[in-house]
Amino acid sequence: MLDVARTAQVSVATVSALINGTTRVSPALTQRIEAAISAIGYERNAIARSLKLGATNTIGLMVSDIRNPFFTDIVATIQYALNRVGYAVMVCSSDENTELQDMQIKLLLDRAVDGLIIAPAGEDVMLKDFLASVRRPMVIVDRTCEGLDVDTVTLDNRKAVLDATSYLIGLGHRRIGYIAGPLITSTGRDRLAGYRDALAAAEVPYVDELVQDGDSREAGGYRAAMQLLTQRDRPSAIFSANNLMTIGAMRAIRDAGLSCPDDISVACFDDFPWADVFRPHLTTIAQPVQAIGEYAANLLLDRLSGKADEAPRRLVIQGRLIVRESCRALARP
Amino acid sequence: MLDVARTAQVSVATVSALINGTTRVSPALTQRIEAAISAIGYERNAIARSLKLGATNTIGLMVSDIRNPFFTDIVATIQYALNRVGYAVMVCSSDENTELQDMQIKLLLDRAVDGLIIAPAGEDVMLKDFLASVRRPMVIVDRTCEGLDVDTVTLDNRKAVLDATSYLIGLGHRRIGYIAGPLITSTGRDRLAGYRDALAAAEVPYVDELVQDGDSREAGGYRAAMQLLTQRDRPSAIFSANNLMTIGAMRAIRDAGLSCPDDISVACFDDFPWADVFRPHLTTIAQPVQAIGEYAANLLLDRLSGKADEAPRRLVIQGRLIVRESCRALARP
DNA sequence: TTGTACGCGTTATCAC
DNA sequence: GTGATAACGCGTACAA
Repeated sequence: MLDVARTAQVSVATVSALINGTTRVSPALTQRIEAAISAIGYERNAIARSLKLGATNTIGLMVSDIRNPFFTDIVATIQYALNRVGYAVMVCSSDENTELQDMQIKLLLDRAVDGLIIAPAGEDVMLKDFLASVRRPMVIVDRTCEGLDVDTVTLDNRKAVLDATSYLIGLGHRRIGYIAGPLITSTGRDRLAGYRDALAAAEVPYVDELVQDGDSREAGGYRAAMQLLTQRDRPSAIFSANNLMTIGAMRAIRDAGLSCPDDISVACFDDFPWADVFRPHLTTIAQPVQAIGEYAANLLLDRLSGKADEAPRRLVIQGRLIVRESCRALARP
Repeated sequence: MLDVARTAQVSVATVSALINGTTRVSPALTQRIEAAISAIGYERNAIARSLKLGATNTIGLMVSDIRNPFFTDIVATIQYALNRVGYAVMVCSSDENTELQDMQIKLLLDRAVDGLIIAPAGEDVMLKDFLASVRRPMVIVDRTCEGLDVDTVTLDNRKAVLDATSYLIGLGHRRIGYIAGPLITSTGRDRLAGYRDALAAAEVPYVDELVQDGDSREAGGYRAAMQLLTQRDRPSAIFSANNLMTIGAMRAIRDAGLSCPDDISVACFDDFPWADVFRPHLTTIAQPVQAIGEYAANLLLDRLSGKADEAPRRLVIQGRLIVRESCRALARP
């Protein structure tokens, strides 16, 4: 910029004024400066600018598993919403690994991001303390982080699973297997709570062995389903608490030589972008993913534009049970 | 840092030396400085550091559609590979839109990324000229950009489709529909060329109406397949040139009341992470996605570490035809 | 081993 | 409308 100023025989202040439009610059100088800029091939140094301005116009986004279609969609939506208003997005995926997660957040913070959107992999003590010490605008999405007073966008997981389980019960099912996500996540806990709520409401006894941990990945879902399917008194229905585990569960059902919904009913959490390639079409709880992403982006944008000390806002979105063809009514004995 | 120095009664140089480990600092001062750091809650200003060092340790990654599982995987792999060595990744998705693409790349460049990895949405003239003017390390992945002399990682698309089409021909198919990706992309062109190669090699005439544009998205694949299926002399097989289009095509086949592979054989490009939820299991060309991502990351890392003026390297990876159950041999009339 | 002083490229403030 | 200059916070010669 100094070079430009020299070439155009003006001061750097004038060049800066022109570039940023802060002040009117006379046509004569404007022309000289623009000529100098293209002659030299000058490009504004964004780092110096950020140093001066104290903002990078960049936000950090950390999800627990970017390959999970749900999070892919979240990332895409947020990235798009933020780009539109001039923010760049730095993305990390913790792969459901709490240690990696801490490292990645540090990496993000170390890049001086203006704000953070986080879908926590789980609540190790570290994370909570750590995030609490971060003084930058932040919103937590999908899963909450107990005791952390920041903006959040979450689904009403408990209610959603209550609905789905009640639907299964309404169909006559009593032994309903449940493939659970990690209980270190709020989603894992809330969804399980919804399952128990439904059982309690219908006075169906809760059976420990019907709840199997699926660790939120496909392989875990497979194992959990197998566990369920090989019990002497096999459940007549299974609820799977997220999309990837469902894929594993469906595979297990096939491998066990069973057929859904003829031998066993399946309902699950999370709809798929390509739901109809699945056979049978799955009855699921759909999350309004795009809306969730937009809300998260907007909450952060609000914080970024000054609303620093308002009380945290906690948005809770309702899921929607989509009945398709993977559940069958149980003939009463 | 100045505050830390004052609190610890030392100079900023000493603090800096301790933090970066450039010089040995006496134990006494070390202790005082560390105490001061945690007392004040000091955090190094990454922007000032970048300004001084001239590097952000951040790279920009632009893909044409982050929701496409292929690119999701690319993003995840690259992000992981680069994070491991201390780089953060700024992600953009152009949504197969060349205008958006230009904007996003500008956004990335404006954040002073140290390097760029790009999967181009298409080659508008803009892009080529624009990228040529970028003086930062760069690697192009998946699709090439004609006339741009930079490192690239691509699949041998032509050969892969040649193999798949030849396989179909070997099964006795003569009327083979082809659902094409955009011809403004190198992948679109190369894959189509492979199809023609196979026909030519087997002396099967090329028929214009058997090639339908699917624009690389699901909806386009559906339309293209429908077009093919409603022709008076319906093709006995279809090759679909990417994953999303395949999903659309399978849907079209169902909607047309046809069954695969009984009524029509299907082979396609790109394997799916969850290939076995598809019915029937699809015969596809699998790309070694992770390897592609790793290669791209490594090429960039090489450039970043000084190999600035070596000749561009062009890695070409071989695809692999995975025969499953979506293709059937045609009974000779 | 430690301290001083300068430069990185901008932008904002104030004089002119 | 324009120009001089002081920060922004860090790394690093160079001097002590």
